[in-house]
Amino acid sequence: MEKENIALTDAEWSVMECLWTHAPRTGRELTEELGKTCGWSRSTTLTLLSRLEAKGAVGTESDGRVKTFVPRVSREEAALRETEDLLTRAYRGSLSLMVSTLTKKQALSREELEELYAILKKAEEDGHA
Amino acid sequence: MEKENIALTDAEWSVMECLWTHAPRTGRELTEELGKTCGWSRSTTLTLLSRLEAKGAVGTESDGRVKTFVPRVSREEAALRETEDLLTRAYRGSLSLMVSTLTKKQALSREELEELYAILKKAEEDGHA
DNA sequence: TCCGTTTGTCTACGTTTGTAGACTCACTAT
DNA sequence: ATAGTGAGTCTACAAACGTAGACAAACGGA
Repeated sequence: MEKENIALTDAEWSVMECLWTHAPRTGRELTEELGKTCGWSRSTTLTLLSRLEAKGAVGTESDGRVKTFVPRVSREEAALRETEDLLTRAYRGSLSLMVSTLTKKQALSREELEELYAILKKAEEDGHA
Repeated sequence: MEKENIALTDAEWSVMECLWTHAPRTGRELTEELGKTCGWSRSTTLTLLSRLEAKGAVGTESDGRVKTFVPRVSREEAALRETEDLLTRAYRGSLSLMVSTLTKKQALSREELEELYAILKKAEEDGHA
């Protein structure tokens, strides 16, 4: 029953991206947009949508003879899923290790830094409040 | 020439993991260990090693008739590669968005927090020194 | 010298992923 | 009715992946 562990492939991310930015969309609109942005043929987009429906990542409703698609998993859920995956696989679950690896390679902008500090402060409060 | 964009698959990560923890290893040792930890047959491990060699992720040396394998990419490189990928795909490149998504779901331990603060401080210094 | 063992290479096969053509049914304007 | 169009479904197919058996050359004892 649970649609937990829904992993998305690269191509599927593109489709979801599209759905996340603008909620219920018809196949028509989706194929059009993805045709432009990804250069896909109509079939490609529709196939991906089917697969996503099968996985439970998107839901459909049929108004008359036209199907509309809605995301069933939020971007956050999907992102979190993959992130935890990566964290486990590549950093033995250590977030700080991940962050330090990133900062070692590219400097953070002042903005990012500010944001990160804010996030940590918040996490701290929520954590032991 | 460049062996830049070397993406690793799940199974390949397991092999690299093995190689990263202990440098030059013979196929023998690797198949043994991975047989235990992953339940793979000899062939599976060897096949993966070949593929990794083809990709340039591991190098080999033949002492006599026994091959020894060494990693050609560091864990950091591999991890960074995937992390940037994920960051782009799932968080539009925003590290802070990623961290906040994570902290929203699971509280960080005091330790992690300390470490993260330290990392940020360091990044700050390095950044505009 | 003959055999079992070790080590390396090839081939294989089912599944997943990316990508897309073909077919069909319904609807509409002539 | 009739042909063209829009929409949905099916089938296809190559490349990537996970997994592994088969085969051959070399090695070490009996």
